[in-house]
Amino acid sequence: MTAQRRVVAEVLDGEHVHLTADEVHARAVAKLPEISRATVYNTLGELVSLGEVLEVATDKRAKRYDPNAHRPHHHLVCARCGSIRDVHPTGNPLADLPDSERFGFTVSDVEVTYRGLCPNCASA
Amino acid sequence: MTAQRRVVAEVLDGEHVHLTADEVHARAVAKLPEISRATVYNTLGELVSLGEVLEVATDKRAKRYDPNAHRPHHHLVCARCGSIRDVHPTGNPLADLPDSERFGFTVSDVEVTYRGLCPNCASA
DNA sequence: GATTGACTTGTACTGTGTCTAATGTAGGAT
DNA sequence: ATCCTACATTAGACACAGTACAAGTCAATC
Repeated sequence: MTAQRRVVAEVLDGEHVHLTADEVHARAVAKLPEISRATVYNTLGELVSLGEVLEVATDKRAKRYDPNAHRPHHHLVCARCGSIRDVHPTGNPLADLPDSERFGFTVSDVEVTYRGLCPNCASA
Repeated sequence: MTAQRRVVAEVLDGEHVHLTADEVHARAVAKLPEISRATVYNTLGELVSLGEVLEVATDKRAKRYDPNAHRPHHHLVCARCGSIRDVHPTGNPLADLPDSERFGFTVSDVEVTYRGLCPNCASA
């Protein structure tokens, strides 16, 4: 555990969820000016393999990192401004995929992304 | 309707679904050597706004384009080799998102991506 | 004090997608 | 038929996210 990794972990533990790697880097620099982009990427990659953080690809410009890795959840994304909320739908989409639709795959995971307009963008 | 756009449409109507933009460009060049990358991107963008083609972001390296836009469906992706199948799960995930989990959003769409191993990669 | 090894850094590089300025082209107006 | 105008296309430069890698730093150990 080095100063750099601690800073990255602190940034993710903050109130801002769903940051991009560069946003994490920007906030990390505020706390530790000499930290490099490469280290942030490396550390994020390690946190992801450790299962501490989830990669989210709701938007195709940049991966986002979600520290809320321990409670399974899905995402609700505003199509206009890109804001993201964690949601917990009922039901189990895995059960909705019959064997005849699995084509021999070993299905282990499912991601659900709801899209729509957030209250702000809907009223504008 | 120009020659360039016709070629892009032909490529997408071929048997190869889920091509990336650069794959579309490569196949289009085979039919019309002077077609440029920018035109392929422009044309794909127009087809997407017309609703003729879907953008799929299963893999975060490149968008893929799915000409099967008229029958709603979701995707099953191999975590190892990246191959993609269209699937048609039962159930309606939109109904699984209670109002209390919508945070005032106007939810209009849902994407479901199943992940697992295809038969080839599972046996390897 | 020297060695080791993990961590970090800076930088160059790749891949994907977008933008722009210049050129080409089609169709209508004259 | 020629000109005009609007739009499509092109090539290439650019922007952005992410990766690779060689070299530097630092702490722990011998």
